[in-house]
Amino acid sequence: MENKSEDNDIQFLIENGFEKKKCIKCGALFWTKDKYRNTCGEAPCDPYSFLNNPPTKRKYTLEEMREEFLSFFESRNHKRIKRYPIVARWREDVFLVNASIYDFQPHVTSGKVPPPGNPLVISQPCIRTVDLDNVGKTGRHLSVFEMGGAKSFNFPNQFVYWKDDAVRLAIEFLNHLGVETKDITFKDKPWYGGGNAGSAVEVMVAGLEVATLVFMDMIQDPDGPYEFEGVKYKKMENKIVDTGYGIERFTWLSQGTTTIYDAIYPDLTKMLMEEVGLSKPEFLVKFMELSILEDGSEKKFLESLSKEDREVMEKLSAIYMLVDHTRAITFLVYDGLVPSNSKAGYVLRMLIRRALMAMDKVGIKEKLWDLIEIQKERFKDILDLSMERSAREIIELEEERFRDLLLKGDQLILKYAKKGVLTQEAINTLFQSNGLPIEYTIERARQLGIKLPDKVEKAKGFVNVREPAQKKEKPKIVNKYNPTKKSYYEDERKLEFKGNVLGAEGNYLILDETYFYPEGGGQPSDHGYIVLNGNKYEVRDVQLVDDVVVHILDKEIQANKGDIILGHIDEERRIRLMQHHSGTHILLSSIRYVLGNHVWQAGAQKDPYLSRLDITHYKDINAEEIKQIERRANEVIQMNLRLRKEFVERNQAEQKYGFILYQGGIPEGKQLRLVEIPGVDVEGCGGTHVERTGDVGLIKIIKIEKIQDGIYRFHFKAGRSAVEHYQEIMEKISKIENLMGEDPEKTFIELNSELDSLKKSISKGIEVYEAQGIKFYKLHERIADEFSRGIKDPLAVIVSAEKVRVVSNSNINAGEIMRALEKEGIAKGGGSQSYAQGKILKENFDLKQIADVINDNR
RNA sequence: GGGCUGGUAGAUCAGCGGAAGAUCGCCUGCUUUGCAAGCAGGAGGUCGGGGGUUCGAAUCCCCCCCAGUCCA
Repeated sequence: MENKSEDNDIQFLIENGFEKKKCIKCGALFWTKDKYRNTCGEAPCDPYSFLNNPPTKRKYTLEEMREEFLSFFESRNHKRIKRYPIVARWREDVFLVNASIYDFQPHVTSGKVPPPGNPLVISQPCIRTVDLDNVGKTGRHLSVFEMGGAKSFNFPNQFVYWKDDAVRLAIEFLNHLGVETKDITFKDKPWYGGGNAGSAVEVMVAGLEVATLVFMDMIQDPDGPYEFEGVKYKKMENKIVDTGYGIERFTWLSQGTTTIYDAIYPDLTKMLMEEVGLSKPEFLVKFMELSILEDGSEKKFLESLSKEDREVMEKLSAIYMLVDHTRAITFLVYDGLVPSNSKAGYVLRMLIRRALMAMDKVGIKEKLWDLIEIQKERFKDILDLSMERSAREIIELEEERFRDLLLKGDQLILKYAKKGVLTQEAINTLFQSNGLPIEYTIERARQLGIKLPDKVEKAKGFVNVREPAQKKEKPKIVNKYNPTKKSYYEDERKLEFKGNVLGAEGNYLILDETYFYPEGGGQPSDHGYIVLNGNKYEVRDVQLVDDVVVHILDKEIQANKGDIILGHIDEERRIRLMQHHSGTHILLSSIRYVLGNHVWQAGAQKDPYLSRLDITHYKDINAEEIKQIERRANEVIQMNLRLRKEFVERNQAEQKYGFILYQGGIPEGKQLRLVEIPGVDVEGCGGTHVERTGDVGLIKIIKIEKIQDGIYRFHFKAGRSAVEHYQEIMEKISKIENLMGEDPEKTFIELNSELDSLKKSISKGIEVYEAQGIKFYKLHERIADEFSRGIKDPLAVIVSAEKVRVVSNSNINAGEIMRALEKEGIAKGGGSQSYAQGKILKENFDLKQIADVINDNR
């Protein structure tokens, strides 16, 4: 199926004298006002013309450009929104934010949640892991970049703006910076991603793509008429303008420096280059010109350089990578990301290790934290500084871990280097199994005088795709019902109620309102029973299907609309669940209180008897910390604080509390239910909770296990279940006391000495014989092994009911004697010069036979 | 979630079917009144856990746990 994405003609451009042309070099369709232009405006079709010749009226720093962008759109009626974290905790499909629209997917783009502003403007740091390999090398790729996003969300009942205004604003912003309209080209491009699709134009100035204007108006649909990359889409009611302005690229454009890094990090780059005595070589400009051709000609150029110049380029590229990676590390670690060997944490670990290697390569003496601190100071306006303590320890710990790894690496290199040669296979193993960077292996091997093969393989990059969590299958209801009134939010103590039947399907029952809590937010459903016409039905499960609460009964029910039932909720289960749910909030806040603000909920499951809470943390939690956490949690309980539970407008709540609200994922809907323990914790949460913290009664951590690198699981009990736990332990102790007496230690010592004397009495049963000059010992198998160790005779044979052993303290070979015994069919076994053992095969044999065999084989 | 590497004395590791080893550290003694010194002796191990194969398993096979690492 061909996609035309309908007509991408933009009326505004036509009306303003733009012409649609086809690039004579790449064939792309583009818009221009310049009559003489016949190329699309993007490198390599058009080389960078802004280097040393910026088209803007002045130079901007990164901070100035960000502010210029935000305030420009603010003055055009856009609401300025604070940036989101790069760690995309609100999404189930990805780990990290790739683009500014990720902030608003999936619930805002789908229309389920209103946007925090419409139109809005944001500068969102994004990370594209596929680019990481190029950072520092190409002069233009970044580890993290700020995507300036101006968005409008057009819903069927609310039109904001569409293509024309988006293009107009882009031109106005460029004009505002001093770029002339005739120097701007717009390049047509289909667009798809994150379950949506549409059309787009890329905005080009002086060879550089500075922005992309996306017009999203399709949604994934297997039967849809449009297709991109084999995935089908259909038109949707919502039309979204999603523009992305490269803040760093605009900064670069305005400065015209040789590389983008010089534009963003002039001070840090200068500082580090001075430290290692490096200055920018003249041929760097030539290199950049070749690099943008994207045909590999810059690599040939590098090869043509002298060894010294090539080394300068390598060091320079390491410094560029370092200044850029450290910014990314700073953002991620201050977003509370914990390094790990998997998932998003792996990206952070890789960035840290690459930065450390770059530091080693150019000989920078500082600790990594020193550089992170410089970046932190610079970007503190957009960082969460409450993370400081954790951030520092995380960085220092990671540096230490990597140093340990490299130290171990030397040993491994020597081990794998058989005969002074390291094979390609060995290098691969060192990398894949031991994490030794290939570059490092090569360098160290050279220093150690080990030979190497000529070519080197490369590793693959990180994939930013999350395996969706397996969801429990929801019950399927046939008929359509009005949303059930969730009365359990109005009175969490009410356990008996009268309800009106809306319908019944098999063993599913639907009411107009209910006090039964349906499974959700990691809290299992209420159980209980309902009574209809004197018949009792057990409620086995309760599920929320869209907005309808479905009661799942133990048997089929005949009920008509308007029938009145009596509902009864199992109090014991409900109370235990409430204690555990509120207990989870208290425990999480206590863990953050003790371990630091980087701690984030990584999953939770409540249970009436034993709940668990998974959290992120970067090192093992010790016994003292566990004690402190438990103490804090129980102090919160003793404070007996009244929980505040209320529905609030979500954008206001987000502004006030930030993303800490969404520990358990982001719920849908315009209203957000906040559960707040004043001064302690606040979370968006749909679960049932106790009235006061004192109602939780008691929290006891049962155990902590590390379920992944960087993730720890707390098993804990609250309230009644915690009390039962102590009772069970006391019972066990008293059982032990019954068995061992009041002084178990004394009993244990007595038992041990009794065991010793028993062993001695057995060894008295050893019979000693001598036949033909050979000593024989007959004894019990249990002590035969130990006994044979102490034998000093030149030659002795130890016989038990099952085995025969030969001990030699002379030049007679015990192993050979055993083999001879086997030949004679007396015993089967073998051994060494001094000791041999074998299993006796013959039922009846006499010692003389053995003696004969031995004397024959002396 | 998958692949790979590893788990042996307090630490670092060797041993990879025939009675558990080295080096450092520790303890005792001697020597030496400067030393991260020398000498002699000693303590310290369910060889990660559980099954299996075998006369015999740290060693071979299977399962599990833990750590590291690469990739989802």
